[in-house]
Amino acid sequence: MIRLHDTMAREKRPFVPFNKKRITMYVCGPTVYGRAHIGNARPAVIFDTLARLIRHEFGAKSLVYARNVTDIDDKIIAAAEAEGVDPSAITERFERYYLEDMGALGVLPPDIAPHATHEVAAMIGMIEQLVDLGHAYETTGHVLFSVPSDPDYGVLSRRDREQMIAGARVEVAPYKRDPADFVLWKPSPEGVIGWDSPWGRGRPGWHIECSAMIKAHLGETIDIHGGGLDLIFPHHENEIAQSRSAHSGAPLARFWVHNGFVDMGIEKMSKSLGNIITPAELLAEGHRGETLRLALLSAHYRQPLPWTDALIAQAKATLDGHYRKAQDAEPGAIDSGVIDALADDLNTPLALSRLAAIDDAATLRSSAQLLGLLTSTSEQWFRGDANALEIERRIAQRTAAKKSRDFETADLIRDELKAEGIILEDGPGGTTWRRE
RNA sequence: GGCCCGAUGGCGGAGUGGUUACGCAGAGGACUGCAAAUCCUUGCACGCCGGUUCGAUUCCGGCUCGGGCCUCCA
Repeated sequence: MIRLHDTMAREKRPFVPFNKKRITMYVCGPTVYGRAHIGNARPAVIFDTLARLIRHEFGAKSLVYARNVTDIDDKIIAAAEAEGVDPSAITERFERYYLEDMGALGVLPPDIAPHATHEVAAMIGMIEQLVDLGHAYETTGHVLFSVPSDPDYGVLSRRDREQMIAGARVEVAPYKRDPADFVLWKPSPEGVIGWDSPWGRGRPGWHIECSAMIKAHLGETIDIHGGGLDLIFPHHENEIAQSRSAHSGAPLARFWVHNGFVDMGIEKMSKSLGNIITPAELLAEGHRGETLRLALLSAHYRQPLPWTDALIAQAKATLDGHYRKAQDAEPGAIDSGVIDALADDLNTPLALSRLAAIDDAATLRSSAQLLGLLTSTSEQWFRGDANALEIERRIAQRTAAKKSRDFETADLIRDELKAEGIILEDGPGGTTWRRE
């Protein structure tokens, strides 16, 4: 029995899918205009882990996991203009990077990766529906969602309209009938990417993308909708309003699952704050993706995670220990303690502590793999692509020196290798080596 | 201002009404030519003030501090 925290209810509830044979999960994916940072990687890793757990509990084919690619957006348009290229050049490049980076973190590809630019027809269809039903209106080339038309607006973020108006920090566009109304469709001037629509040439707003793609690929009501905490308002609130209004009140999701932020110092890591660090940079520094994955799983997903060098070092040391213990064992049974911890609202820190207590190598390996860890061989982890022949030649030299009790030479060779990132360990059976 | 969240040992981080996980780092020991790895041992905590209780880190109230959202944002 999996229990999940539902943001709508603000409590943990037993996760009972509507259809165990077709569990549906949608997670807001990247807007592909820049390289993903560690904060962006957190939901990818979290929901990848949740997907692994669900497949373990309900069967490998039980889950349909969709993670969208937002490839139409004003930031993309701006980036394309800045480089003087077509928006698709930007989006294709950064989607490729995104998949590379997430792959390095052991994130399996989702079952479906809908692209907004391929789904514009569905978005237009949904907007037309909303207009017909009186939930949306056209004005000056824009189509806006009418927030007052949805009496339940604000249920997810728990804010009422008075508060939203009082707290509004943005100047309200003059064409809005209500300050809270938001854009479903906006006009594209000449030279800007656009699609023909009943309201002229234009492009979709952000929120409608997800609503339309969820409907098209997963249905009107899905089991799990995930994303970062910052998406609760306005993005998910608006998705709810659109979908529910278009679907006769059917709820958009049974469970709303939101992850906390990765912090730099005490504030969140974000591109606009300029305090980001990317998996690509960390990988280039020699850290391995699995180390970063473990670091990202070391706090509960709803808690903030302070990102520090010490955290990475700790994750690396922990993985070294696990790989030593797991050796070449093939996966065996999965430890029930690990499963139980994950089943309790994806308590990864507790699961990791259970992992540390496992003595059996095969159980350790299979249990870790449920978390997307210990997926390499120990040989690969400790030695990677190092030049084994050359290293072993020098170890032989050192062994000879040791034999003649020339420890000065022996230590020199060991220090030289250390400088190259190779650690020597003398054991009863001779000298073994590994990279740092 | 509104809504929401958090405060646990050097660090990370679970959890619990009563014997306070676990990991990393540290210290001591064994082992080693010296190391490394490993094994053994070990120190260190529950923001503040009240309340409830036989007993609170855990429940309730207040306070302080920090963070998030209210604008693009994982």
